[in-house]
Amino acid sequence: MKDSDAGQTRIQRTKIAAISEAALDVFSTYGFRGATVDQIATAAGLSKPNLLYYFPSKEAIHTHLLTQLMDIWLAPLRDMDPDGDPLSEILTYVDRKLKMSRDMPRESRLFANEILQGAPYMSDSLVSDLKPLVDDKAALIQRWMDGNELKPADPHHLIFSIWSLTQHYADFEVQVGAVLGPKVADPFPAAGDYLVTLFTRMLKPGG
Amino acid sequence: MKDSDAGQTRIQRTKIAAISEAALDVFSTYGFRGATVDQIATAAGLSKPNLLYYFPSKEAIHTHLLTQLMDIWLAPLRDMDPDGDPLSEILTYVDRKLKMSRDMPRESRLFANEILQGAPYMSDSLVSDLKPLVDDKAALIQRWMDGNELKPADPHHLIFSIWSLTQHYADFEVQVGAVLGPKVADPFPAAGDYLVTLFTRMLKPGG
DNA sequence: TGGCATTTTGACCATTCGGTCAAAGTCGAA
DNA sequence: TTCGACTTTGACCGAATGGTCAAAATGCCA
Repeated sequence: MKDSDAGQTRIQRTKIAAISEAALDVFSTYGFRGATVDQIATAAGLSKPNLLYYFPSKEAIHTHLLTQLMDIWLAPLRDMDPDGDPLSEILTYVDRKLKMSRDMPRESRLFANEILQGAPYMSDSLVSDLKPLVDDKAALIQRWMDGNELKPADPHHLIFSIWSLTQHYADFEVQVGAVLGPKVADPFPAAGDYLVTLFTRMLKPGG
Repeated sequence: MKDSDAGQTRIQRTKIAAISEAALDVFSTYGFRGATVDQIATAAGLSKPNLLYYFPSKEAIHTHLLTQLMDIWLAPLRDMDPDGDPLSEILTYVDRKLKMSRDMPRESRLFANEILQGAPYMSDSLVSDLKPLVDDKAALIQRWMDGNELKPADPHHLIFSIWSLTQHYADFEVQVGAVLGPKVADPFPAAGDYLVTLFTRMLKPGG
Protein backbone atom coordinates (compact mmCIF):
# COMPACT_ATOMS: atom_id res chain seq x y z
CA MET A 1 0.00 0.00 0.00
CA LYS A 2 1.13 3.54 -0.61
CA ASP A 3 1.89 4.95 2.84
CA SER A 4 -0.72 5.10 5.53
CA ASP A 5 -2.59 8.03 4.08
CA ALA A 6 -0.40 11.01 3.35
CA GLY A 7 0.51 12.19 -0.14
CA GLN A 8 -1.93 9.90 -1.87
CA THR A 9 -3.12 10.42 -5.39
CA ARG A 10 -6.82 10.58 -6.13
CA ILE A 11 -6.43 7.33 -8.03
CA GLN A 12 -4.63 5.70 -5.12
CA ARG A 13 -7.37 6.63 -2.70
CA THR A 14 -10.18 5.30 -4.87
CA LYS A 15 -8.37 2.11 -5.86
CA ILE A 16 -7.24 1.30 -2.34
CA ALA A 17 -10.79 1.86 -1.14
CA ALA A 18 -12.14 -0.41 -3.89
CA ILE A 19 -9.61 -3.10 -3.01
CA SER A 20 -10.45 -2.89 0.69
CA GLU A 21 -14.14 -3.17 -0.05
CA ALA A 22 -13.65 -6.16 -2.34
CA ALA A 23 -11.20 -7.83 0.03
CA LEU A 24 -13.65 -7.47 2.90
CA ASP A 25 -16.26 -9.23 0.79
CA VAL A 26 -14.00 -12.08 -0.23
CA PHE A 27 -12.06 -12.60 3.00
CA SER A 28 -15.18 -12.58 5.14
CA THR A 29 -16.82 -15.16 2.90
CA TYR A 30 -13.97 -17.56 2.25
CA GLY A 31 -11.43 -16.86 4.98
CA PHE A 32 -7.84 -15.88 4.38
CA ARG A 33 -6.62 -19.14 2.90
CA GLY A 34 -9.78 -19.65 0.88
CA ALA A 35 -9.64 -16.24 -0.75
CA THR A 36 -7.56 -15.72 -3.88
CA VAL A 37 -5.88 -12.56 -5.06
CA ASP A 38 -7.54 -12.94 -8.43
CA GLN A 39 -10.95 -13.08 -6.78
CA ILE A 40 -10.30 -9.87 -4.89
CA ALA A 41 -8.82 -8.14 -7.93
CA THR A 42 -11.78 -9.07 -10.10
CA ALA A 43 -14.26 -7.98 -7.44
CA ALA A 44 -12.42 -4.66 -7.23
CA GLY A 45 -12.43 -4.27 -11.00
CA LEU A 46 -8.67 -4.58 -11.33
CA SER A 47 -6.21 -7.00 -12.81
CA LYS A 48 -4.15 -9.05 -10.39
CA PRO A 49 -0.82 -7.32 -11.09
CA ASN A 50 -2.59 -4.00 -10.78
CA LEU A 51 -3.88 -4.93 -7.33
CA LEU A 52 -0.40 -6.01 -6.33
CA TYR A 53 0.82 -2.59 -7.35
CA TYR A 54 -1.18 -1.14 -4.45
CA PHE A 55 -0.61 -3.89 -1.90
CA PRO A 56 2.63 -5.87 -1.79
CA SER A 57 0.92 -9.16 -0.97
CA LYS A 58 -2.29 -10.93 -0.12
CA GLU A 59 -1.33 -10.92 3.52
CA ALA A 60 -0.81 -7.15 3.43
CA ILE A 61 -4.42 -6.63 2.34
CA HIS A 62 -5.64 -8.87 5.11
CA THR A 63 -3.57 -7.14 7.78
CA HIS A 64 -4.66 -3.76 6.47
CA LEU A 65 -8.32 -4.69 6.90
CA LEU A 66 -7.83 -6.15 10.35
CA THR A 67 -5.93 -3.20 11.80
CA GLN A 68 -8.25 -0.69 10.14
CA LEU A 69 -11.26 -2.42 11.66
CA MET A 70 -9.96 -2.93 15.17
CA ASP A 71 -10.72 0.63 16.24
CA ILE A 72 -14.23 0.60 14.83
CA TRP A 73 -14.87 -2.69 16.48
CA LEU A 74 -13.84 -1.64 19.96
CA ALA A 75 -15.40 1.83 19.84
CA PRO A 76 -18.73 0.87 21.45
CA LEU A 77 -16.96 -0.67 24.44
CA ARG A 78 -14.61 2.33 24.72
CA ASP A 79 -17.65 4.59 24.80
CA MET A 80 -19.14 2.92 27.86
CA ASP A 81 -19.46 5.88 30.22
CA PRO A 82 -18.46 5.51 33.89
CA ASP A 83 -20.75 8.43 34.73
CA GLY A 84 -23.80 7.08 32.94
CA ASP A 85 -26.61 4.99 34.35
CA PRO A 86 -25.17 1.47 34.67
CA LEU A 87 -28.01 -0.53 33.15
CA SER A 88 -28.46 2.03 30.38
CA GLU A 89 -24.78 1.90 29.57
CA ILE A 90 -24.87 -1.89 29.28
CA LEU A 91 -28.02 -1.88 27.19
CA THR A 92 -26.62 0.83 24.94
CA TYR A 93 -23.52 -1.25 24.43
CA VAL A 94 -25.62 -4.29 23.58
CA ASP A 95 -27.70 -2.24 21.18
CA ARG A 96 -24.68 -0.82 19.41
CA LYS A 97 -23.06 -4.22 19.08
CA LEU A 98 -26.26 -5.70 17.70
CA LYS A 99 -26.54 -2.89 15.17
CA MET A 100 -22.98 -3.61 14.12
CA SER A 101 -23.93 -7.22 13.47
CA ARG A 102 -26.81 -6.01 11.35
CA ASP A 103 -24.97 -3.29 9.46
CA MET A 104 -21.45 -4.73 9.31
CA PRO A 105 -21.83 -8.51 9.12
CA ARG A 106 -18.83 -8.88 6.83
CA GLU A 107 -16.56 -7.20 9.34
CA SER A 108 -17.92 -9.43 12.07
CA ARG A 109 -17.28 -12.54 10.03
CA LEU A 110 -13.79 -11.35 9.13
CA PHE A 111 -12.93 -11.17 12.82
CA ALA A 112 -14.69 -14.43 13.55
CA ASN A 113 -12.71 -16.22 10.85
CA GLU A 114 -9.50 -14.83 12.23
CA ILE A 115 -10.22 -15.75 15.84
CA LEU A 116 -11.60 -19.16 14.92
CA GLN A 117 -8.36 -20.09 13.22
CA GLY A 118 -6.29 -19.08 16.20
CA ALA A 119 -5.87 -15.38 15.42
CA PRO A 120 -2.54 -15.90 13.59
CA TYR A 121 -2.43 -12.26 12.54
CA MET A 122 -4.10 -10.70 15.56
CA SER A 123 -3.05 -12.45 18.73
CA ASP A 124 -0.63 -9.67 19.66
CA SER A 125 -3.34 -7.08 19.33
CA LEU A 126 -5.70 -9.14 21.47
CA VAL A 127 -3.29 -8.96 24.38
CA SER A 128 -1.99 -5.42 23.86
CA ASP A 129 -5.21 -3.63 22.83
CA LEU A 130 -8.22 -5.73 23.72
CA LYS A 131 -7.26 -7.13 27.11
CA PRO A 132 -6.47 -3.77 28.78
CA LEU A 133 -9.70 -2.27 27.52
CA VAL A 134 -11.78 -5.20 28.70
CA ASP A 135 -10.04 -5.28 32.07
CA ASP A 136 -10.75 -1.58 32.48
CA LYS A 137 -14.43 -1.89 31.65
CA ALA A 138 -14.79 -5.05 33.71
CA ALA A 139 -13.47 -3.13 36.70
CA LEU A 140 -16.00 -0.38 36.03
CA ILE A 141 -18.83 -2.92 35.90
CA GLN A 142 -17.55 -4.50 39.09
CA ARG A 143 -17.75 -1.13 40.85
CA TRP A 144 -21.31 -0.72 39.65
CA MET A 145 -22.14 -4.13 41.05
CA ASP A 146 -20.39 -3.41 44.33
CA GLY A 147 -22.53 -0.29 44.63
CA ASN A 148 -25.67 -2.36 44.07
CA GLU A 149 -26.42 -0.53 40.85
CA LEU A 150 -26.34 -3.86 39.03
CA LYS A 151 -26.97 -7.41 40.20
CA PRO A 152 -23.70 -9.25 40.79
CA ALA A 153 -22.16 -11.37 38.06
CA ASP A 154 -18.70 -12.04 36.66
CA PRO A 155 -17.91 -8.88 34.63
CA HIS A 156 -15.57 -10.56 32.18
CA HIS A 157 -18.08 -13.25 31.35
CA LEU A 158 -20.76 -10.59 31.13
CA ILE A 159 -18.75 -8.91 28.40
CA PHE A 160 -18.14 -12.24 26.68
CA SER A 161 -21.87 -12.88 26.72
CA ILE A 162 -22.58 -9.55 25.07
CA TRP A 163 -20.09 -10.31 22.33
CA SER A 164 -21.34 -13.80 21.66
CA LEU A 165 -25.03 -12.96 21.76
CA THR A 166 -24.78 -10.02 19.40
CA GLN A 167 -22.18 -11.33 16.98
CA HIS A 168 -24.07 -14.59 16.66
CA TYR A 169 -26.61 -12.87 14.42
CA ALA A 170 -23.90 -11.87 11.95
CA ASP A 171 -21.53 -14.82 12.15
CA PHE A 172 -24.21 -17.53 12.08
CA GLU A 173 -26.62 -15.65 9.88
CA VAL A 174 -27.35 -18.59 7.58
CA GLN A 175 -28.17 -20.82 10.54
CA VAL A 176 -30.46 -18.22 12.10
CA GLY A 177 -32.11 -17.71 8.73
CA ALA A 178 -32.55 -21.44 8.14
CA VAL A 179 -34.09 -22.03 11.57
CA LEU A 180 -36.42 -19.06 11.56
CA GLY A 181 -37.48 -19.81 8.01
CA PRO A 182 -38.21 -17.55 5.07
CA LYS A 183 -41.21 -15.95 6.73
CA VAL A 184 -38.99 -14.02 9.09
CA ALA A 185 -37.45 -11.42 6.82
CA ASP A 186 -35.40 -9.68 9.49
CA PRO A 187 -34.51 -11.36 12.80
CA PHE A 188 -32.98 -8.24 14.31
CA PRO A 189 -36.05 -6.56 15.82
CA ALA A 190 -36.98 -9.68 17.79
CA ALA A 191 -33.33 -10.25 18.66
CA GLY A 192 -33.10 -6.72 20.04
CA ASP A 193 -36.19 -7.19 22.17
CA TYR A 194 -34.91 -10.51 23.44
CA LEU A 195 -31.52 -9.14 24.41
CA VAL A 196 -32.98 -6.15 26.22
CA THR A 197 -35.15 -8.53 28.22
CA LEU A 198 -32.24 -10.84 28.91
CA PHE A 199 -29.81 -8.24 30.17
CA THR A 200 -32.46 -6.37 32.09
CA ARG A 201 -33.52 -9.49 34.01
CA MET A 202 -29.87 -10.39 34.43
CA LEU A 203 -28.67 -7.07 35.76
CA LYS A 204 -31.46 -4.76 36.93
CA PRO A 205 -31.27 -4.45 40.72
CA GLY A 206 -34.32 -5.26 42.85
CA GLY A 207 -36.05 -7.10 40.01
CA MET B 1 -14.81 -44.50 2.01
CA LYS B 2 -15.57 -48.20 2.15
CA ASP B 3 -19.32 -48.40 2.62
CA SER B 4 -20.98 -46.91 5.65
CA ASP B 5 -19.80 -49.54 8.08
CA ALA B 6 -20.61 -53.06 6.98
CA GLY B 7 -18.01 -55.60 5.90
CA GLN B 8 -15.04 -53.47 6.87
CA THR B 9 -11.56 -54.84 7.32
CA ARG B 10 -9.72 -54.26 10.57
CA ILE B 11 -7.31 -52.08 8.64
CA GLN B 12 -10.12 -50.11 7.07
CA ARG B 13 -11.67 -49.35 10.41
CA THR B 14 -8.45 -48.16 12.00
CA LYS B 15 -7.31 -46.13 9.00
CA ILE B 16 -10.67 -44.47 8.47
CA ALA B 17 -10.74 -43.60 12.16
CA ALA B 18 -7.22 -42.17 11.96
CA ILE B 19 -8.14 -40.12 8.90
CA SER B 20 -11.29 -38.78 10.56
CA GLU B 21 -9.34 -37.79 13.64
CA ALA B 22 -6.63 -36.07 11.60
CA ALA B 23 -9.15 -34.38 9.32
CA LEU B 24 -11.05 -33.02 12.32
CA ASP B 25 -7.84 -31.51 13.59
CA VAL B 26 -6.90 -29.93 10.29
CA PHE B 27 -10.32 -28.81 9.04
CA SER B 28 -11.25 -27.26 12.38
CA THR B 29 -8.01 -25.29 12.44
CA TYR B 30 -7.72 -24.13 8.84
CA GLY B 31 -11.22 -24.48 7.41
CA PHE B 32 -12.10 -26.51 4.35
CA ARG B 33 -10.29 -24.43 1.77
CA GLY B 34 -7.31 -23.84 3.99
CA ALA B 35 -6.77 -27.51 4.71
CA THR B 36 -4.74 -29.66 2.31
CA VAL B 37 -5.05 -33.35 1.65
CA ASP B 38 -1.33 -33.77 2.25
CA GLN B 39 -1.68 -32.14 5.67
CA ILE B 40 -4.45 -34.54 6.67
CA ALA B 41 -2.63 -37.54 5.28
CA THR B 42 0.57 -36.69 7.12
CA ALA B 43 -1.32 -36.07 10.37
CA ALA B 44 -2.98 -39.46 9.94
CA GLY B 45 0.36 -41.16 9.24
CA LEU B 46 -0.52 -41.99 5.64
CA SER B 47 0.65 -41.00 2.22
CA LYS B 48 -1.69 -38.87 0.12
CA PRO B 49 -2.58 -41.58 -2.41
CA ASN B 50 -3.16 -43.95 0.47
CA LEU B 51 -5.61 -41.57 2.07
CA LEU B 52 -7.38 -41.17 -1.24
CA TYR B 53 -7.77 -44.92 -1.33
CA TYR B 54 -10.11 -44.66 1.64
CA PHE B 55 -11.91 -41.46 0.71
CA PRO B 56 -12.54 -40.50 -2.90
CA SER B 57 -11.86 -36.80 -2.37
CA LYS B 58 -11.10 -34.05 0.09
CA GLU B 59 -14.73 -33.02 0.02
CA ALA B 60 -15.81 -36.57 0.89
CA ILE B 61 -13.78 -36.46 4.11
CA HIS B 62 -15.30 -33.15 5.03
CA THR B 63 -18.85 -34.29 4.33
CA HIS B 64 -18.21 -37.50 6.27
CA LEU B 65 -17.16 -35.52 9.35
CA LEU B 66 -20.07 -33.12 9.11
CA THR B 67 -22.78 -35.74 8.76
CA GLN B 68 -21.21 -37.96 11.41
CA LEU B 69 -21.14 -35.05 13.85
CA MET B 70 -24.60 -33.68 13.22
CA ASP B 71 -26.28 -36.31 15.39
CA ILE B 72 -23.87 -35.86 18.29
CA TRP B 73 -24.29 -32.14 18.05
CA LEU B 74 -28.06 -32.15 18.21
CA ALA B 75 -28.40 -34.88 20.84
CA PRO B 76 -28.55 -32.57 23.87
CA LEU B 77 -31.41 -30.60 22.35
CA ARG B 78 -33.20 -33.81 21.32
CA ASP B 79 -32.94 -35.00 24.91
CA MET B 80 -34.81 -32.01 26.32
CA ASP B 81 -37.65 -33.73 28.15
CA PRO B 82 -41.21 -32.38 27.87
CA ASP B 83 -42.02 -34.07 31.17
CA GLY B 84 -39.07 -32.70 33.11
CA ASP B 85 -38.92 -29.58 35.22
CA PRO B 86 -38.74 -26.71 32.74
CA LEU B 87 -35.92 -24.69 34.29
CA SER B 88 -33.92 -27.84 35.03
CA GLU B 89 -34.32 -28.99 31.46
CA ILE B 90 -33.01 -25.68 30.14
CA LEU B 91 -30.11 -25.59 32.58
CA THR B 92 -29.23 -29.19 31.78
CA TYR B 93 -29.17 -28.33 28.10
CA VAL B 94 -26.92 -25.35 28.77
CA ASP B 95 -24.62 -27.48 30.89
CA ARG B 96 -24.34 -30.20 28.26
CA LYS B 97 -23.65 -27.68 25.51
CA LEU B 98 -20.98 -26.00 27.61
CA LYS B 99 -19.33 -29.34 28.32
CA MET B 100 -19.32 -30.03 24.60
CA SER B 101 -17.47 -26.75 24.05
CA ARG B 102 -14.94 -27.82 26.64
CA ASP B 103 -14.52 -31.42 25.52
CA MET B 104 -15.12 -31.12 21.79
CA PRO B 105 -13.82 -27.71 20.74
CA ARG B 106 -12.60 -28.99 17.38
CA GLU B 107 -16.03 -30.23 16.48
CA SER B 108 -17.51 -26.89 17.50
CA ARG B 109 -15.03 -25.00 15.36
CA LEU B 110 -15.64 -27.31 12.42
CA PHE B 111 -19.32 -26.40 12.49
CA ALA B 112 -18.56 -22.75 13.08
CA ASN B 113 -16.25 -22.63 10.07
CA GLU B 114 -18.89 -24.24 7.93
CA ILE B 115 -21.71 -21.93 9.05
CA LEU B 116 -19.51 -18.84 8.89
CA GLN B 117 -18.75 -19.47 5.25
CA GLY B 118 -22.40 -19.86 4.34
CA ALA B 119 -22.79 -23.57 5.11
CA PRO B 120 -22.07 -24.63 1.52
CA TYR B 121 -22.12 -28.30 2.48
CA MET B 122 -24.76 -28.18 5.19
CA SER B 123 -27.50 -25.75 4.27
CA ASP B 124 -29.84 -28.57 3.26
CA SER B 125 -29.39 -30.28 6.59
CA LEU B 126 -30.03 -27.05 8.45
CA VAL B 127 -33.48 -26.83 6.93
CA SER B 128 -34.37 -30.53 6.91
CA ASP B 129 -32.90 -31.63 10.26
CA LEU B 130 -32.18 -28.64 12.45
CA LYS B 131 -35.20 -26.44 11.79
CA PRO B 132 -37.87 -29.06 12.61
CA LEU B 133 -36.09 -30.00 15.82
CA VAL B 134 -35.73 -26.40 16.92
CA ASP B 135 -39.32 -25.60 16.01
CA ASP B 136 -40.46 -28.57 18.06
CA LYS B 137 -38.46 -27.62 21.13
CA ALA B 138 -39.38 -23.95 20.76
CA ALA B 139 -43.03 -24.97 20.86
CA LEU B 140 -42.36 -26.97 24.02
CA ILE B 141 -40.67 -24.01 25.67
CA GLN B 142 -43.54 -21.79 24.60
CA ARG B 143 -45.99 -24.14 26.35
CA TRP B 144 -43.89 -23.99 29.50
CA MET B 145 -44.00 -20.20 29.33
CA ASP B 146 -47.71 -20.16 28.66
CA GLY B 147 -48.15 -22.29 31.79
CA ASN B 148 -46.11 -19.78 33.79
CA GLU B 149 -43.43 -22.36 34.46
CA LEU B 150 -40.91 -20.05 32.83
CA LYS B 151 -40.83 -16.30 32.40
CA PRO B 152 -41.90 -15.32 28.88
CA ALA B 153 -39.32 -14.79 26.15
CA ASP B 154 -38.96 -15.61 22.48
CA PRO B 155 -38.20 -19.37 22.46
CA HIS B 156 -36.25 -19.36 19.20
CA HIS B 157 -34.00 -16.57 20.36
CA LEU B 158 -33.65 -18.32 23.70
CA ILE B 159 -32.25 -21.33 21.88
CA PHE B 160 -29.99 -19.11 19.79
CA SER B 161 -28.69 -17.53 22.96
CA ILE B 162 -27.85 -20.91 24.45
CA TRP B 163 -25.94 -21.87 21.32
CA SER B 164 -24.00 -18.65 21.09
CA LEU B 165 -23.13 -18.38 24.76
CA THR B 166 -21.86 -21.93 25.08
CA GLN B 167 -20.12 -22.30 21.72
CA HIS B 168 -18.37 -18.98 22.23
CA TYR B 169 -15.98 -20.64 24.67
CA ALA B 170 -14.87 -23.15 22.04
CA ASP B 171 -15.00 -21.06 18.88
CA PHE B 172 -13.37 -17.95 20.33
CA GLU B 173 -11.12 -19.77 22.74
CA VAL B 174 -8.00 -17.76 21.86
CA GLN B 175 -9.85 -14.49 22.45
CA VAL B 176 -11.23 -15.64 25.78
CA GLY B 177 -7.78 -16.84 26.76
CA ALA B 178 -6.11 -13.61 25.71
CA VAL B 179 -8.58 -11.44 27.62
CA LEU B 180 -8.63 -13.49 30.81
CA GLY B 181 -4.85 -13.78 30.74
CA PRO B 182 -2.54 -16.66 31.60
CA LYS B 183 -3.54 -16.69 35.26
CA VAL B 184 -6.91 -18.20 34.41
CA ALA B 185 -6.01 -21.74 33.44
CA ASP B 186 -9.56 -22.91 32.78
CA PRO B 187 -12.40 -20.47 32.07
CA PHE B 188 -15.11 -23.13 32.10
CA PRO B 189 -15.96 -23.28 35.82
CA ALA B 190 -16.63 -19.54 35.97
CA ALA B 191 -18.42 -19.70 32.64
CA GLY B 192 -20.69 -22.42 33.97
CA ASP B 193 -21.55 -20.42 37.06
CA TYR B 194 -22.21 -17.33 34.98
CA LEU B 195 -24.53 -19.13 32.58
CA VAL B 196 -26.53 -20.78 35.35
CA THR B 197 -27.02 -17.35 36.90
CA LEU B 198 -27.95 -15.82 33.59
CA PHE B 199 -30.57 -18.35 32.56
CA THR B 200 -31.99 -18.62 36.06
CA ARG B 201 -32.57 -14.86 36.30
CA MET B 202 -33.85 -14.88 32.75
CA LEU B 203 -36.35 -17.71 33.12
CA LYS B 204 -37.16 -18.62 36.74
CA PRO B 205 -40.74 -17.61 37.47
CA GLY B 206 -41.53 -15.32 40.40
CA GLY B 207 -37.88 -14.26 40.76
C1' DT C 1 1.77 20.54 -25.75
C1' DG C 2 5.89 18.15 -23.88
C1' DG C 3 7.73 15.34 -20.57
C1' DC C 4 7.95 12.89 -16.38
C1' DA C 5 5.70 10.16 -12.76
C1' DT C 6 2.06 7.22 -12.06
C1' DT C 7 -0.73 3.44 -13.41
C1' DT C 8 -1.95 -0.75 -16.03
C1' DT C 9 -1.16 -4.86 -18.45
C1' DG C 10 0.13 -9.42 -20.63
C1' DA C 11 3.35 -12.76 -20.37
C1' DC C 12 5.57 -15.45 -17.36
C1' DC C 13 7.44 -18.30 -13.23
C1' DA C 14 7.88 -21.49 -9.27
C1' DT C 15 5.13 -23.75 -6.14
C1' DT C 16 1.29 -26.07 -4.41
C1' DC C 17 -2.89 -28.29 -4.96
C1' DG C 18 -6.30 -32.27 -5.68
C1' DG C 19 -6.26 -36.28 -7.84
C1' DT C 20 -4.71 -40.58 -10.98
C1' DC C 21 -2.40 -44.83 -12.09
C1' DA C 22 0.20 -48.81 -12.62
C1' DA C 23 3.15 -51.44 -10.09
C1' DA C 24 4.77 -53.27 -5.87
C1' DG C 25 3.91 -55.00 -1.34
C1' DT C 26 1.06 -57.21 2.28
C1' DC C 27 -2.61 -59.74 4.47
C1' DG C 28 -5.66 -63.57 5.45
C1' DA C 29 -8.09 -67.76 4.50
C1' DA C 30 -7.89 -72.43 2.54
C1' DT D 1 2.30 -72.31 1.47
C1' DT D 2 -0.21 -70.60 -2.00
C1' DC D 3 -3.35 -67.39 -4.16
C1' DG D 4 -6.50 -63.77 -4.63
C1' DA D 5 -7.99 -59.64 -2.44
C1' DC D 6 -6.62 -55.77 -0.08
C1' DT D 7 -3.28 -52.07 0.81
C1' DT D 8 0.55 -48.89 -0.17
C1' DT D 9 3.56 -46.21 -2.90
C1' DG D 10 6.31 -43.26 -6.21
C1' DA D 11 5.87 -40.98 -10.19
C1' DC D 12 3.12 -38.13 -12.49
C1' DC D 13 -0.63 -34.70 -14.36
C1' DG D 14 -3.36 -30.52 -15.17
C1' DA D 15 -5.06 -26.65 -12.90
C1' DA D 16 -4.74 -22.96 -9.72
C1' DT D 17 -2.12 -19.90 -6.86
C1' DG D 18 0.88 -15.93 -5.19
C1' DG D 19 3.88 -13.13 -7.13
C1' DT D 20 7.36 -10.77 -10.76
C1' DC D 21 8.77 -7.89 -14.57
C1' DA D 22 9.46 -5.10 -18.46
C1' DA D 23 6.84 -2.59 -21.46
C1' DA D 24 2.88 0.00 -22.66
C1' DA D 25 -0.62 3.30 -21.50
C1' DT D 26 -2.34 7.03 -18.93
C1' DG D 27 -2.57 11.09 -15.91
C1' DC D 28 -0.81 15.43 -14.49
C1' DC D 29 1.52 19.72 -14.37
C1' DA D 30 4.54 23.28 -16.30
